[in-house]
Amino acid sequence: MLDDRKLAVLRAIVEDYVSTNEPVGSKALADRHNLGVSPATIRNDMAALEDGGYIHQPHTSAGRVPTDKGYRLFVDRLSQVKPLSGAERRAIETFLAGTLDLDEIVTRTVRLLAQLTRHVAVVQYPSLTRSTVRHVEIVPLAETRVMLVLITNTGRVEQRVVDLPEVIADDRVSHLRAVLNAALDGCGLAKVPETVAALPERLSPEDRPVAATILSVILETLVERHEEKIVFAGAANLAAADFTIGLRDVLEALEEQVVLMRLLGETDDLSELTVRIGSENPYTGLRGTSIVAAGYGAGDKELARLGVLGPTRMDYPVTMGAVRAVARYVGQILAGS
Amino acid sequence: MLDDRKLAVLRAIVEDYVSTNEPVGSKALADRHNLGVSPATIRNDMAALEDGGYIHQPHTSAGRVPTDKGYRLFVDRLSQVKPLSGAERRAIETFLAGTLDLDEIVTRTVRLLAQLTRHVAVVQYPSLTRSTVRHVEIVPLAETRVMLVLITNTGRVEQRVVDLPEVIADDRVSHLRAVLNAALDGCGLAKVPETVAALPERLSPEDRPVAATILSVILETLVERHEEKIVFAGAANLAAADFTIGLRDVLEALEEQVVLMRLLGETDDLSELTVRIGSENPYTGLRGTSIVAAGYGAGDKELARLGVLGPTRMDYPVTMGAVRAVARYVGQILAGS
DNA sequence: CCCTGGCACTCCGTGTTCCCGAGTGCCAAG
DNA sequence: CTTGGCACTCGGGAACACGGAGTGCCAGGG
Repeated sequence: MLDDRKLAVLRAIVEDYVSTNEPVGSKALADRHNLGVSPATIRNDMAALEDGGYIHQPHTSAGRVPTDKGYRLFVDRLSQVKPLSGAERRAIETFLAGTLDLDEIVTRTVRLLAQLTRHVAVVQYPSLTRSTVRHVEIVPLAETRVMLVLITNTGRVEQRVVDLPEVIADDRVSHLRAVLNAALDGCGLAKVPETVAALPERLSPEDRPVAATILSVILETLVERHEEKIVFAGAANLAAADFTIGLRDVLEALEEQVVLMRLLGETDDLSELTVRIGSENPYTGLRGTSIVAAGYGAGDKELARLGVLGPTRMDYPVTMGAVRAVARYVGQILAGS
Repeated sequence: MLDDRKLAVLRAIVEDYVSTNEPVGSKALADRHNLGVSPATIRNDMAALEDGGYIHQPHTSAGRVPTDKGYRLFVDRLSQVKPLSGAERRAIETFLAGTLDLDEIVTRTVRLLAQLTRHVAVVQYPSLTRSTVRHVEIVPLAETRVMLVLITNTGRVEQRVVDLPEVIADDRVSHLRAVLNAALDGCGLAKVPETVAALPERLSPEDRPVAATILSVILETLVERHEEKIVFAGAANLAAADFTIGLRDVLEALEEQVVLMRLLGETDDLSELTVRIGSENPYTGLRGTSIVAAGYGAGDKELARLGVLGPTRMDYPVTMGAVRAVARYVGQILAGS
């Protein structure tokens, strides 16, 4: 049903529409791409593509516009991820150079990605659940109050203020700190609950009430509260895209951490890059937008995800190339630090 | 030149225009506000106000719209800050209740403010330079690498990875940590440089190279690098306001930390609330927007600033009330924790 | 001296009409 | 199966008219 020429026509339609943002007609296609056939033939092919649901005409006498299904076919079979130019590569390297703490890496990455793709960039902080505990610190703030600082091997630092049930002396704090570190140092976050459960036995009875409070906070912080942080940048790029309708919805979605999480997080296949096009996206208000996402991590394990969100009408090959490249570079940075 | 009735007319114009978003004419004014005079009289007053530059008509035969100068007069002399309703007060309290760490306080505050005012809310993290050092922690990561964690009395935590010039043993790390804490605990950030400068003398010569590296990072982190963090929320509210033109510029400005800093930071008078209206604002692209900002802090010293950014055509009394209230509540929270 | 009603005038915005052009679908011929 | 031709459709822009809101000004009255 869809022979090679029809696919070529679809590819041409997508490419032209992406670059001109106007419905593309048969004559323009015949002129700009050398398909070797006349406009009339292209019209027949277009009719077939429209029957298949790959393209759509806004009005009877207008050109054709790709549908979500058309973009999907284009992404899956008609395009190749476009590698970055040398200049862009260098830009990434200089942008992410130097020993940086995690906050800075994430902040710079999200800006870089926004600048590179001219879309809204979204970066998820490396997931806690896949990292290990590097250090636990307890800092007395007042007689019955301490600050708990948890440091992971990915450089992430979590701090919590804890109110204690009773007064605690400094030397007992030191002791507790030593015990905690001995038990938890290098412990994978997945194993924290069982490790923590076994701890009270090693402590003297008088320390247990305080320890119980602190331990429960540790558990809550590291395990239950792995609502992971997400940042975005480049919202101004939305205004440039002719988003007149629905912009409000998009901005709202961007400020909903939960929505963003799920957008990036729901990997639906095993490949490196996830592309979700228009209505494939489960959230109303994000119809009309596409998401290109990739996992990134130090070494081979995926720690978190990053990606961009832009109009359905985006340059997929270029965008996918940029997302993939940034994900790889960030992975290298994380592995190296 | 501007008698009481003319001022009343200006107030009425501002109020009507804010609520209707349409140029307001003499007849509508006479109908909706009981000024006790006829439309013709109001027309005369309007002519005077226009001569003074307080109002402006978009076209001949259109109603009048307040100018920036008009809003300024309104804010300074014709309006009173409107206190929050009981419901709103309770909303703030529940929203900010509980012992929270600084990140959470700031995140919740910015969302609260955005929701309350229906504008874009901007909150600056409490300034480092006005707080004191609570604790310094050094965590060995590798033979020549440590993580430095600095905790201030406002609950802020800064972490940096430091590469050392030579291998350092754990007991020397402990010693250094003890010395640092003894010297810096409770030290105001303003005094950190001199305190740090005096430190090397107290250390054994073999420790000095490592100490010098660490100290320079402390200095850099705490003092030189007080590019303070700013967060915003509620960008979706921009789309609701009929911002068609310039929205892109506004979004861009919002992502520029530096611009935001200066917007909030440049206090131009001693009063609690700073209002900057339209062109009073030094940044192109933010013409057409007004900023209402306030300082907040624990106790009486101002630690940082927060505020909202919205269309020039905003309800100043209500917005100012909300900003002031939130600033006060956050201050209380910070003082209490 | 200030307020008021009346009046002529000015435009904005809206609705209508009209036309042009791009693009299509179909058909018959190569 | 491809191609040129042809009639048809429709969206969008230009031209136009018009109603209404609002103004400025002026003369009369308290």
